[in-house]
Amino acid sequence: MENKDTFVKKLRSSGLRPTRQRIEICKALYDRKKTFHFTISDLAKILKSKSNEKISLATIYNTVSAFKNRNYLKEISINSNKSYFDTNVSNHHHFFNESTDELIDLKNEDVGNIKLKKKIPGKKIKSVEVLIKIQNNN
Amino acid sequence: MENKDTFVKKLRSSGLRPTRQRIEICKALYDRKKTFHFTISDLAKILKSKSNEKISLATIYNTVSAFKNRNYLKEISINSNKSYFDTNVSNHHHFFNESTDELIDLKNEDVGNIKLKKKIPGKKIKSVEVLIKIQNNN
DNA sequence: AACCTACTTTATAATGATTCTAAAGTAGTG
DNA sequence: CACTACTTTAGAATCATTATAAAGTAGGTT
Ligand SMILES: [Mn+2]
Ligand SMILES: [Mn+2]
Ligand SMILES: [Zn+2]
Ligand SMILES: [Zn+2]
Repeated sequence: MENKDTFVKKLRSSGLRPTRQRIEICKALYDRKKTFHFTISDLAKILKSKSNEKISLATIYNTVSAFKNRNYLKEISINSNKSYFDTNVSNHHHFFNESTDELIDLKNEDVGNIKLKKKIPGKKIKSVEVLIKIQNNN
Repeated sequence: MENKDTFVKKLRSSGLRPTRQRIEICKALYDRKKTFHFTISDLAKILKSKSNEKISLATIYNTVSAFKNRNYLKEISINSNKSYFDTNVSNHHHFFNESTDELIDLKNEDVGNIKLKKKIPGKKIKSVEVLIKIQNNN
């Protein structure tokens, strides 16, 4: 159970005022044991049910975007319908269960080290990530 | 230079009538030496400039979707803005140049074999693909 | 060739996610 | 308390994509 103060400090330290709305969103996102993968509409539903305050959709978008810019969230592209976000901002790999639209973190050890054998002159590598699509056995 | 007849056969063999529009789209997509990565708007521009016939945007969407269903095209998710399609339908890995929004195929040999060390009971693996994001050196 | 019918194309409207606008509200400072 | 920059919000706007439904066409049949 993270303390509200933790979130207030985190927000202040990155130049974001700790508003009611942002703190509610922090609780929804970071007061968890496991990392959390979500879409905007997932988050909106959670906030509606778990929180007393009404938070507008615009604020949810604004806040998620601010958190992404500050590297508190990472965006994951799985398909073109909607955007997934991830509270695990480290470089890591994923399963995506196409039967349930669920994203699951893989530990880096679960995927052997990836040895890239190709040079790309004039370019720098920003990330190397593996996406493993899975389906339920029928 | 692929022959129009090739496309007619390809279309017929998958239950698609070889219409003017579909043949034009085949030419734009498959009459190439290298595999081709594109968005719908890329393709629409190409068809407008290279082809005499006017093809409606609805038909472009319909045809790309039909080709994807028949495994003549593969969809690649890079970011949530727009969908990329790929004439290379095999399982393969990509560079994505964030400076130019360009997708580049990697040969499977360029990325070592990926050894997945995790079991997922009740699930089957559909694909394992690596996405390497790169940027131009500033 | 004329005919039939299922498949296609197309213009246009609808949808849905995301972003923008501009007005009202609030946090932090003095 | 007063001030101002930052924030929230409802609602409009945008943009990619999908749906609708009417007109056109391919490919078979008489
Ligand atoms: Mn799609
Ligand atoms: Mn986005
Ligand atoms: Zn993750
Ligand atoms: Zn490719």
